[in-house]
Amino acid sequence: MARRVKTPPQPKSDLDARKATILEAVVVEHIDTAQPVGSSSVAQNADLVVSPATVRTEMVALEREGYLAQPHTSAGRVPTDKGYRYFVDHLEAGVLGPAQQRQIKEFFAHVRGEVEDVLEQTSILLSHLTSYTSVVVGSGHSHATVLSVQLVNLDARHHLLVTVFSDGTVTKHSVLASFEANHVDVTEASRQLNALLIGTTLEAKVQVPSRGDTIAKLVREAVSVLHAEMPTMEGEQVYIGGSSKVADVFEGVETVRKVLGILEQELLVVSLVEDILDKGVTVAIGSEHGFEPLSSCAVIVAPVSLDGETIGAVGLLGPTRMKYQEVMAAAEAVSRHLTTHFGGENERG
Amino acid sequence: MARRVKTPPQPKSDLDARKATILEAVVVEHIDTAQPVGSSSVAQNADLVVSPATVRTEMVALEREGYLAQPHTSAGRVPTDKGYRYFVDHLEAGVLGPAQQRQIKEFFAHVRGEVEDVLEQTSILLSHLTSYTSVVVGSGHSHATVLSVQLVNLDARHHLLVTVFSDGTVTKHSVLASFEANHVDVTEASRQLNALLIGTTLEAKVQVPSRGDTIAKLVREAVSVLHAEMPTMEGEQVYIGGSSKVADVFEGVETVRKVLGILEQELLVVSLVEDILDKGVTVAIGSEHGFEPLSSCAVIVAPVSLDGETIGAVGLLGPTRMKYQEVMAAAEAVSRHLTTHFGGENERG
DNA sequence: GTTAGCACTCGGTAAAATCGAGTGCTAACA
DNA sequence: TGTTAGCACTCGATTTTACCGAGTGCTAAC
Repeated sequence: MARRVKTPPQPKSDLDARKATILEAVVVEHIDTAQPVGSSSVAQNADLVVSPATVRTEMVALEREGYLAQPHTSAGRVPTDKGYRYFVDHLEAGVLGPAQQRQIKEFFAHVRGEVEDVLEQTSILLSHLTSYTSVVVGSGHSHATVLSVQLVNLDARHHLLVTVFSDGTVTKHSVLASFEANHVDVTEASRQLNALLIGTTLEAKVQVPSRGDTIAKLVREAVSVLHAEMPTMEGEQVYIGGSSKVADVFEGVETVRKVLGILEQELLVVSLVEDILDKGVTVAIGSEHGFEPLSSCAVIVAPVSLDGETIGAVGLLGPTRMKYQEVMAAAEAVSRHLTTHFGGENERG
Repeated sequence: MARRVKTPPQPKSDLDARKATILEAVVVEHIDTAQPVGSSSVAQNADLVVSPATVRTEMVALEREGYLAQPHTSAGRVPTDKGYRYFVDHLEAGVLGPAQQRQIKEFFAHVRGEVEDVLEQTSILLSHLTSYTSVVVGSGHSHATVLSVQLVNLDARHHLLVTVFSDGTVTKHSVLASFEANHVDVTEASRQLNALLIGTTLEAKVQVPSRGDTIAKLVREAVSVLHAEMPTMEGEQVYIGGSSKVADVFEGVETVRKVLGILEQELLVVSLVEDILDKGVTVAIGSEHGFEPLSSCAVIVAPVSLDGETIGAVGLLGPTRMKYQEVMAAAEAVSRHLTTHFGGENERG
């Protein structure tokens, strides 16, 4: 029974040393074996010099306090979400294996291509590193300013509006005009659009010409297309790596199906990751993220930042009995490398 | 029953009417139930007025000829790949259910956005329509000509090369220069690049300026980046819809894992689809596509064309016992709608 | 507070029994 | 000659039973 006289802030999540050791042993073994853990195997733990009987007594207490659960009488104990939470909160930072470190170094030394490509490949790297499904999220560019706009005409009425933003993203939008316009008009409209939009963010309202000529109409059309697409164009990018790992790592076809179904809805995944990030947490276990369909999952996230601002995140999705230490270390390392990779880009060269 | 008197090329895959009926009945029932099919249930088939004993005799023959197989003695028969092949070859075109037709109409009436978005959404549509995993492939733009090139400078040494092609695709490439360039240089380089590249295809060699000034260097750098990226930039797009269906539709975690793993390798999927397409086939059953890991799958493809040229394809992936008629009808309908959707775009407006 | 001892529980596994769908064969039949 | 009813037989799937043993909770002694 834990004393908690002097720690009113923490509700009660304080366990005495022995309970903590036992809980940890149960978690570790269960993560390893996926089986309920019995008192005797815990008692064999080196850090513990008590008999199984004592362990049992403690386990009863841990169960009463909600850290452990018993699938059925006469089975060993299994950690609850709360048990995992305690475990994770008291986990000292893990250190990556040399092989993995090398793999990461290697990757970032050789990776090349546009941001999008790097993020996509990173998601694959992460899933290889950890054997779990990874999620890499690149934030939208709502704060980015327009560097260049260009209207390219495909034919008399079809034009393509290509916009380059300060964060290096490029968007394209079809502009379908109800009137014909020739190359000269389009070029001029392009020029005016540049004058109008360069340096602005997408949120900014701009003063469009109200004239009735072809060029002004083109400009208005283009601006409206750009603004109309704005909400959807927050441009969140999601890259999911190793979805096949879902089948390895979860048991039960039903669970696999459910998780895959969720991963398909990328918007959902983004908001999940961002929710967790917003809470300032790095691990969400079971029902902690409040997303019922994934209540048998744990999600580990690490932010990727640039100039102190969060520009994305990497995440890993696994069962609640996932290898937290390893995976957290990997997520942390990769997010750090990503941060310096993008941060360094502006300095180098 | 199809008569095909005038087609000697077919080696022997000719079955008399009764065998064909029996084979068909077996296939239909096995697709429906996933169970081996016995002689008695076949004999109940309306088109057949024979006893189970007769059916059995015929089944023995069909097995000897390779159309059916027996999982074990005293079990019913299961179609082989060859059996499915016969079935598919003699399948009259199916007609889509009204609900599905409406769904497709609805979709194409309201879908909007760039080609990429349409293709992605189409892949989702297809997987909803069919309950199988769908693959939508958009071909590369190797024949497309350059409509516009623009070099945008991010900072002194970082530039972004944005290229617009005649097929409406837009690419971006980072250009990292070893020297500094100001805005004016970049603008001028951009102008020269346009002069140089507009109207050319990526395959075409262009005459780059050999001068040593900043602008010429920028131009050379940009052109080389563009050409260097060419091979990878064939720009095949792949959209996979409903990967979660894999878990529904295949039995056995191992199979699910394998198929998911393959779907992750998008290049593989593209080449698979294109291989099948090249053979001029619309259905590849089991080992027919020669891709061993998917030997328990059937793939249905339908080309999407524009101006008589194939610009992409839609595909559906399922177990060999998939609902061929329905799915082929859906694939065909969607590919047709896609074709007119893109084809019509140039006219409308 | 700890622990040895012990009766008890109950899921998992294996062996045994059973079931029945489906077969192949044969002999009779049209 | 092709078809069919009859029948013995096969063999996977399902159910039943038995059993084992890991693990528990409790109690009494240390």
